[in-house]
Amino acid sequence: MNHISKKKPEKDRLPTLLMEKGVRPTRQRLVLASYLFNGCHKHVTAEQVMAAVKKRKQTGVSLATVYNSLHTFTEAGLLREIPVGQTCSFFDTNTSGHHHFFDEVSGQLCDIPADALRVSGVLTPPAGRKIGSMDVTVRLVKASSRS
Amino acid sequence: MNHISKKKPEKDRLPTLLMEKGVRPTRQRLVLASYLFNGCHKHVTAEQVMAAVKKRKQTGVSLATVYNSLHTFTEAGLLREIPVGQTCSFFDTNTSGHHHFFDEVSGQLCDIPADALRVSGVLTPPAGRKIGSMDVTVRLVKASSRS
DNA sequence: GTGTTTGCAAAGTGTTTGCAATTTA
DNA sequence: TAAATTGCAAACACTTTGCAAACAC
Repeated sequence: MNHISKKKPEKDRLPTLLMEKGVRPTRQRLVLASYLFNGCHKHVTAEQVMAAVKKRKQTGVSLATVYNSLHTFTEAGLLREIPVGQTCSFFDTNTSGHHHFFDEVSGQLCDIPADALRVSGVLTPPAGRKIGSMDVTVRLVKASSRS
Repeated sequence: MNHISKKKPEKDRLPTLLMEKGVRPTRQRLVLASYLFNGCHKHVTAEQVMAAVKKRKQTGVSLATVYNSLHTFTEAGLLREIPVGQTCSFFDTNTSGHHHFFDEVSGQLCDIPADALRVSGVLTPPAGRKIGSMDVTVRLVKASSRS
């Protein structure tokens, strides 16, 4: 059989993805990457990642490593951290510019379609600073409650 | 002397302010209100409020009461809570719609002039939900560091 | 008086860290 | 083999809570 394929076999996709970003593809990081970067964008917290890993019976990844890896991936540009208040950190596998609804009832984050919201203006950061990121988070509450 | 004045004496301003919002003007809440609602808008954390109260030698307000009161004031519409990540909660004495720079270097929050940033679009919240609030937070980093 | 608020200290939550053992290049 | 990474448990920072005493109306 022709096992020298010109295309990367699927099994090499994730190690390659990490290496391209300068992230050493350790076993634990590959377990996390296989959940995070499976083609379906998601918003996750560290706890959710931990739970997902456990559900797939892929053991041997500690919570500390989940936190470390989420930050490593974020620094490498593979994830985007979404600030949602002091409850917990969300990480978004879609790193391109878009904004979010944060549903305070369910604790879930979901995308606002890019064309539904436009932010415009000319921002001048204070001296010695530059804009690191801009996030628009629209908080959702129960429809019955008063504003 | 005509001590029945038609205008509220200054000393009654804060008790009245709280009572109008249905917040019982206890001694501790008045101490906090005298710092928060002195006419100069500010962004504060619970620790900062605690420190300010101590500096004015107005003792007898515990940290737990600061937290309780900040939330009470927020529910009453006297403050606005600004979500800035999981570091700590900021409260803004300016409750009208405006947005913020969050300086990650100094940990300070500062206003973005209302006319410097325009958010437009037609947002349709998911079923059973309505928009509670919208926040734009622009994170500032050191000018030298890469994006 | 009666229900609300306070203060303390203890518990809680989400996250980070120190360091020896392990793994990767 | 040298440097990076992991896992555990302890440490952490910020916040909330339980409950008796104090207070506001």
